[in-house]
Amino acid sequence: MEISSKYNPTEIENKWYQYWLTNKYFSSKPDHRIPYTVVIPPPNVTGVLHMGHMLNNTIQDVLVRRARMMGMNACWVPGTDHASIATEAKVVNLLASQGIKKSDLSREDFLKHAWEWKEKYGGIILEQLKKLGASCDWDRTRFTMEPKLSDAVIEVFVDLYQKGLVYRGTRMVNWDPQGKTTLSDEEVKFKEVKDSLYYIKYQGVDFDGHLEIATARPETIAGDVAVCVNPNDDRYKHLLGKKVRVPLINREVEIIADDYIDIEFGTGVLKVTPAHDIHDYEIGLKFNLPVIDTLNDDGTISEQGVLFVGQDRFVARKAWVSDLKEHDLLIKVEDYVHNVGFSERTDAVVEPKISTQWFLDMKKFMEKNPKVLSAVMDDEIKFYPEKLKNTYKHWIENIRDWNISRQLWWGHRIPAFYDESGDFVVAQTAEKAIVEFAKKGKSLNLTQIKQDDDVLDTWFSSWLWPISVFDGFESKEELNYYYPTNDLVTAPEIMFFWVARMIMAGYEYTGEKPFKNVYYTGIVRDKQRRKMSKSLGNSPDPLDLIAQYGADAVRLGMLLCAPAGNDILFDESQIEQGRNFCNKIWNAYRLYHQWEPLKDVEIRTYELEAIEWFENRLNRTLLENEEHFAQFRLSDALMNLYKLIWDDFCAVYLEAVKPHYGESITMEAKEATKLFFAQLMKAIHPYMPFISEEIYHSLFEGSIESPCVVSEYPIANKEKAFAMELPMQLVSEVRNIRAQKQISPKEKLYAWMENAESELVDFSSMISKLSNVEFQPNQRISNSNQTMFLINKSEIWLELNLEIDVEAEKNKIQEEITYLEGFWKATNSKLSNEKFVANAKPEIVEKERQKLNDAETKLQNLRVQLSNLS
RNA sequence: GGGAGCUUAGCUCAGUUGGUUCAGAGCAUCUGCCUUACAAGCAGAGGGUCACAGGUUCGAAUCCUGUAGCUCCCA
Repeated sequence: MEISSKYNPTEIENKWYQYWLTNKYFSSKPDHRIPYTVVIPPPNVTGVLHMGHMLNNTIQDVLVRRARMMGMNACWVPGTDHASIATEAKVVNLLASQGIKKSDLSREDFLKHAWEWKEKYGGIILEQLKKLGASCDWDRTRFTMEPKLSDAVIEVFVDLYQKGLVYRGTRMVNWDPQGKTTLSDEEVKFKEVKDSLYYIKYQGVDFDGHLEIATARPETIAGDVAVCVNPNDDRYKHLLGKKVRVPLINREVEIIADDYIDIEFGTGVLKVTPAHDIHDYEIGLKFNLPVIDTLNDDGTISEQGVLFVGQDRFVARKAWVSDLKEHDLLIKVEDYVHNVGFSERTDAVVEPKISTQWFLDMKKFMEKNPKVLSAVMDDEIKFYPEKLKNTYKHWIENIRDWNISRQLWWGHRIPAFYDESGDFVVAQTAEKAIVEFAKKGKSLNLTQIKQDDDVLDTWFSSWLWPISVFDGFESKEELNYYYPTNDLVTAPEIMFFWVARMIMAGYEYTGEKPFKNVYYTGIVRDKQRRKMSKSLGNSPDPLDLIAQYGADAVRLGMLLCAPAGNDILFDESQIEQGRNFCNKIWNAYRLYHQWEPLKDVEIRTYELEAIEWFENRLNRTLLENEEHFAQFRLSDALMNLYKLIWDDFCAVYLEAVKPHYGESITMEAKEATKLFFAQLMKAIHPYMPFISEEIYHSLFEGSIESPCVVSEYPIANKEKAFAMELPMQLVSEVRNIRAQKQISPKEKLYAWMENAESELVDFSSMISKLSNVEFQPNQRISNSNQTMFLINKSEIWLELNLEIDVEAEKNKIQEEITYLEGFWKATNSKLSNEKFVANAKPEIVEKERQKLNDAETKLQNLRVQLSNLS
């Protein structure tokens, strides 16, 4: 049957993915084998597949598929997280488009809508991962808000509360006015913003004149309760204790002094607004100042803000400025660049706000679990790349309490129950809460208590993921087998949100690390180094790419250049390279397939040599790759296989065993080729699962014991892993001479080897086949149209059917002699240096001696040739 | 403002404890080829003062110090 000269991935991919699923090759159950476990970083249910997911999941799939082929019980657990704030925003928007306001709905009704939304859209991303070829055990798909996982979250909250690690407290927190919720410190992203710095007059009350104050946020003036200077600032010492009038508001406030104030900044005077700035808040606490909150939860000015009530904070800012100007209280405006916090989910400018929230006491937690830091520092949990250990250490050592409550409905509702007086207990259920109240001497019924309205931070459920996906809070059965997991693949930006916290939960709840290795991927960027994002519109749709080039091509394109921790600069040309590689493999198969082998004909010398040669190349690559894989150098391993297949297998081996025109390959050689091809497909399978499975099956025409996906990964035979570089060096040199002298590859040339090394002699038939050169067994008869070159120490004489330019030959040889003389001199001076011989390692000195000897041999030969030519 | 890291070919990157497998790979470029699997291909070639300046050493891309530029994290 005729096979197309172009590889068509679509049909093949669907066929094999279905085949793998049907035969349950991805499913895992505990058994006698060594487990190899990976938990997926749960994508957010609102997400659709983007390039970052592609990279991340391709890497995981490579690791998992290889482990499976290495005979381990590979278990890759998929799932999604509920993404409180993002999902709630989506649902609110969807309802708004239907004319429904969240505030008109009860909590229960809203959640009903949210679950509907989740059922409809929440699984999309997992379906997309299948297109990529992800070999997850889909029967194990989990969701952070499903009942069992929710129970675990509540359990943990109650437990940590009872241990005194979770507490309720009033603090300055990050407020997202768009999401209308607090955020943890990690959810605030600082960005440099060009703003204005306004210099404003605060009139003296009990002194003449005024103070000049610089602020970027005039809309908060209504919350001013003092002005503050540095106690060492001579400009203002005489004014301490006196009063100024807050502009437009006319509140009288005192001038106080504190070391915190930077004399250099602005005018050296700070307006103190405890409700809206963390530092001001601390000064407020110190001086016992009142707190005037001038903002509503949605970022508009509150009643206490007096002016522009109900206006958005940024509108109010402009209004304040123009009013100040009108009253001649604005002195000047300067350009001002500073860092402003934005909500990681909604991108709204975050407001510092005083609020009562639930916190996890991190200092106490770390004292209880010192392994969280030491395990990483001591490489018990290994980070790839290692340099990220520093970042981790820095964060842990400066850790602050974790704000775990969110003013949202979609999520795990905080299991705290309040009575009418505001007194509260923490318990798994309302019924248990009644019991808790009873212990406090309060006899209440269910209608007299009310559960906390807030939910928990999504990461407060994700941090349990490696334990909870195995139902580890319920039974140890699967946990004992699969945990700790092997490798975690994630982005460095998730290190604090998730990686660190999983390590915390791991030690607190299992006394064990959650994983052995953490592989940090980079960020996928475009050629201009911009992060690929939907808003920039610079990201191709991964599914379109798969449709156009095939999943294998996309996977290869992503991984060809993606060292751990490095950003990858994505370019469609890389995917093209992947597609071309698929096509190369495809055509290699076509060639193999069309060979009609000769039975009962003894294998030819050039075939035998080619087989011997490739066997060594194959084993050498496999050997090198074992090291690459051990170090998570997936790109290097891939490049090695790429070159092995393209250069060694296709360009050399197949050309070498390919029969001469009109002849046929021998049965034995075709059989050897089949086995090589199968080995190659197995070796590349983790990277390119589809095409490898297709060809693997075709090679054996359905008569195979197991499909590629669960076949044995090839192991290097160390005895047959020589570099074997000399034969091809010789071939290249001949081709080069042909190119230079414009001699057609079809013209047969005659050659002699003198002082030849065995690596050339042993492969002379193969060399002969590839270079169309016939080696003469007899002694060389010197004549004028011969040219000589060296391959390592061996002399190769090539007879050409054209007059040799003797002068040019002499020059060529002279050039080489000059180079070698320089080399000899350098090496010799090294060896005659007593300090070198004394200090360098013996094997290094020996190596140098060897080099010197080799150079001498070569020089001797060349000098003889030169004199022969003269 | 505090901390960490990076700088090697036109581009993206390797370069393990200092020592000719130390100056490499892929892509791109250039030259010649529609050679009976593949032009999504074949055969060749060119290209780097290893950011800069010092130092340590018999020997430095590799270790140390400083300078410049870039990146990330934290406040």
